[in-house]
Amino acid sequence: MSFTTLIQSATIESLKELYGKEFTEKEFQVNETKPEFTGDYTIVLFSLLKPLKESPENLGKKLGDLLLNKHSDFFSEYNIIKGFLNLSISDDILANLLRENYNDACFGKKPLNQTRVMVEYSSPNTNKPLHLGHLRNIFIGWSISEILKANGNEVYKSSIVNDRGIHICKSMIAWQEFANGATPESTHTKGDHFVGDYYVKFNDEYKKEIKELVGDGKPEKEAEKEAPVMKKTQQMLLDWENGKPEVMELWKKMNGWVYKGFDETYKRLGTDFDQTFYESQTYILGKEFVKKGLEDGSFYKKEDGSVWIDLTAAGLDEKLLLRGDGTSVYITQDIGLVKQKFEEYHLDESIYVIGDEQIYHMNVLKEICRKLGMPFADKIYHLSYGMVELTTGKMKSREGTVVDADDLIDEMVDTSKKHTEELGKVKDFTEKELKELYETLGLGAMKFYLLRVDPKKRMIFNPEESIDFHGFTGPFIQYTYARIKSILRKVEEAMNNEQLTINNGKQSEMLLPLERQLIISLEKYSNVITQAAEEHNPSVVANYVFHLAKMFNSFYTEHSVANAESEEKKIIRLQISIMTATIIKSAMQLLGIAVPERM
RNA sequence: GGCCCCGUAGCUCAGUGGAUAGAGCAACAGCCUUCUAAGCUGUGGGUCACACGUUCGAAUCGUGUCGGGGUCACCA
Repeated sequence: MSFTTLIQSATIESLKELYGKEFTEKEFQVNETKPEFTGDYTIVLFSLLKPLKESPENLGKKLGDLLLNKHSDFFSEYNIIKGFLNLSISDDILANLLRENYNDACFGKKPLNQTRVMVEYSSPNTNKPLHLGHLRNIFIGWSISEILKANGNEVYKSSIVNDRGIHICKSMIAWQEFANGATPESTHTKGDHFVGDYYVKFNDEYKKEIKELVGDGKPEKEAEKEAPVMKKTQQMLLDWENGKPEVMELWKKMNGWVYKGFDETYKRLGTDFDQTFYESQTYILGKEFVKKGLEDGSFYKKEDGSVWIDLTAAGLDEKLLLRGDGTSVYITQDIGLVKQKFEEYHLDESIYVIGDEQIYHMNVLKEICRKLGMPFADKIYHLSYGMVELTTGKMKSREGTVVDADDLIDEMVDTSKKHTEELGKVKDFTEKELKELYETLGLGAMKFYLLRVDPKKRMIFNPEESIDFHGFTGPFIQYTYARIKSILRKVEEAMNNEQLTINNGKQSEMLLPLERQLIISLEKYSNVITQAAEEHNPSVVANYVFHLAKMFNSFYTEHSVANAESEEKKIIRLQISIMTATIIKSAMQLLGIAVPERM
């Protein structure tokens, strides 16, 4: 049980004893005490005054006395300022907590419960490589999966690949027309970039043709429709739907190139999936669903044959589910997949990591499920995240202002190399160790930069800020970890064969303020995981681990571990150091970030 | 226009009912013969967009206004 929970229940119990009234945790607040006051935790008394008909002074005194009396082992003292009852936790309790948990790699994590959750993320199109926006998506998806696991859930990571549609055909047509049989191998290009280049080529050609047609006096709208390259593309989409062998073959070949490229990037990012869905398969599921909905009257058909659902009663609009020609639209496949997911995996929650421009779309999906009487409609959670914008404005693929994922990773890794070489601390590293370190630092910086902001908020990607390795950054935390490991190595070395009995007896010296603060922060880790899981918000973990690292660095400069004032202090500080390192590693792992032993 | 999200220091962000609103970056001033200075300490910097309301107490809750964004496609 966490300190906060303990204090809450002790308070409830004491209030009952004093006044004969039952309160719940929600009726009063237990906060951390602000640094300018004495104490560790604060009970805010104001909300209790009216129901108890007491003055703050009396209530504080009575409650403080009783708490101290009944839990003399736990609390050491209290003070009352205005309506705030500040409580101090005894050194013994803190020292105990340390002794029992300092070496527990699972500290703060919950045991597995029966909750099954699927997290769908990344979900790329197969016509162009991944970009900065995908990175935010992937990092959030991975991190929330790890956080939910740490909170005791059984998690399945999935991705839906958007592998069919007009955009894919565009790349295919351009390749047919302009590639002369070139392949990623023959041009030494990463597969997803290779295919993406033909997507760009298509648009260039398309624009050129439109310009020509307009020059010949055609209205722009007509020109857009009649451009030969577009007509060919539309024909290809039809051929694809009809399963024309040459088209299918080309489609498989080009998607194969893209997947190979994606896999490389995923591997470098350290991300993976338990299940990959393909839209080319799921859209059929959706079509069957629409058929059923038509039969039971949930949907209706217009004269042109298109199928609709009326969601105006729920405050939404009429929504198209199937085109007049019977082909499916975006939402069609989602309806099919949602059912499959819940039935195959027996999910308690299905999380979709998708950009916030699709909030409306996801509301429609939920409402459709509700209307069809699907029991899982309310178990759909849209983890929406804001767009990543550049300092110069939005990313637009048409204007070439997209930040490519692979380029960005290279740049971050290069930067970490440059920084490290400038500092000159790693002269004894092998080639292999150096390479690994640069990846760890570069990716760490990038992941932390994108995860430290609340997903819901849109964020601005500032290239200079993102490669900063000081302050509120991944490398700052990695550095703190490496520093602790360095202390531990030194201490071990110095002791040689001497055995330091780290689990020795009682704490007799007073804990210093920084020591207390650190232990209390360490204790909070479990609550942090709970909060991050409940809010589906990795930035909670990022903020916590930064504050922890910051605090440790202050402690580090103030107090020596290896040359502590006494053997007892040395042991306490070693325990604090080990536990801080353990929790930094654990928390960073929840963010998908590795920590180096040395840097 | 309807609906949704956002507005906190020069910049990027925490804080979502409690005490004198906090970090990082940037600026300035200090700290390496002592466990890694990718660090630490300090200074300056705020009408929490605005107004009214609820409350013992509001950056936080409600209503309205202004500003920014998203969405309302037989696009995905």
